[in-house]
Amino acid sequence: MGSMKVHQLARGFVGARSRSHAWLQTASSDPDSGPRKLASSDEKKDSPQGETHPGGTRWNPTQEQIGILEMLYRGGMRTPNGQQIEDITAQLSRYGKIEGKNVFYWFQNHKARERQKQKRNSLGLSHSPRTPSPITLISLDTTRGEVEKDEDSPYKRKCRSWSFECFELEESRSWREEEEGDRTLELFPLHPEGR
Amino acid sequence: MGSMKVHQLARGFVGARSRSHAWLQTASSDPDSGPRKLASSDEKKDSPQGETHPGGTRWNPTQEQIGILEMLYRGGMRTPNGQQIEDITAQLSRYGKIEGKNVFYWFQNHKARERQKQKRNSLGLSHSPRTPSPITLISLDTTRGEVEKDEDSPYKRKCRSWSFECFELEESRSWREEEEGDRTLELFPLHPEGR
DNA sequence: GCAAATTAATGATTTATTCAAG
DNA sequence: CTTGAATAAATCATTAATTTGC
Repeated sequence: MGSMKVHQLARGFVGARSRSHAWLQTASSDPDSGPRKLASSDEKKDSPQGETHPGGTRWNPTQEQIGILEMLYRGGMRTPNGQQIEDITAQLSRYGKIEGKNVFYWFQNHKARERQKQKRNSLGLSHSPRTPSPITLISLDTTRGEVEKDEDSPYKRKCRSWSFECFELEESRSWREEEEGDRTLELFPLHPEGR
Repeated sequence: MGSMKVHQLARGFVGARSRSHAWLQTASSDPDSGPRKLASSDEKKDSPQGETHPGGTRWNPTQEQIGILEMLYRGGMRTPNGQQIEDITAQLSRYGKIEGKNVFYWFQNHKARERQKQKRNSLGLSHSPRTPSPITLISLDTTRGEVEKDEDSPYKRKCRSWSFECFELEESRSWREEEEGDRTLELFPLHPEGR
């Protein structure tokens, strides 16, 4: 009762003049005069399609990759953490270009869509008569029992972080790896510390 | 919508057997990773109690950090991308320990909760709820105007990636963000996050 | 006045929804 | 249509406020 919400903070911390919003220009919210797509055909790069990856828009998994991922999924992997993602990515990259986020997204999407399909099946079985029902259940593991219910895992909230770990090295990394040239980004002009 | 909520705790993350998944074993599949916090020990004795240095469980923002973040939010920043997060983190780290994910989460949460509050307000708006006239009167100059709708941005789906770049920023930022050249720096320090 | 117990905030994680490329 | 990618919503989990009992 009477939670007075003593939350106001003394925001007198910093001067923060007006010249800040420069970095605020995130999205190029320019007047979209139509559904334009990155029209700049300037070949950002030298078309790194030397391997199996396309121009570079979106990850296109190969069969080997998918196979491994599905295997992992069936094995019970649901939400790999950063390290696992890293490892998986490392392995899958042998079959084609891939990034960690692809692995992460794949698991997310696969899980969600499997569940979706399942729900759809159990709900209205009238539509698709030829429902797949393909995924045979691998009865691997007999000693452990409990493979985490491959089917559905509603909630657990285990705090298994996932990828943000990568950010940690931010503090120790010295961005100026190599020629970085002059990035005219210059965010945060608050402290002229010069990075 | 009917979320079914089944609550099941069976888990254990099947130990990917087979030499094939060997690389998958790294995970801290500690049986029942009790986040119990281990009431005792704490051999570290670090206790940087100096300012705002919690043990290391969860980020506890300082007033300065919150202030800056709120200022940014107020400035219109909604979902900073990887680069921005990096910069913000760099600056905020001057006031206390912080990681990129904290910044990311902060924006996510703040946005969501602001919207939540707003919605809640508009719901019980039948009472002429006396305009809030809240605290804080930061006179952040308003010469700007037009800051991308600070209030609410329903949807844009602009694909502004955010943090995954850290994984392998290879061809991210493709969306006409700007050049900055391609630096394929190699991350992956493989550190076993103590936690 | 202080410390345990409760409650309110809010950081962190997962799921649901949606958009867009192929 | 399928599915990778991205965001929003829901929710868990832990810390700070606040209240209560001594």
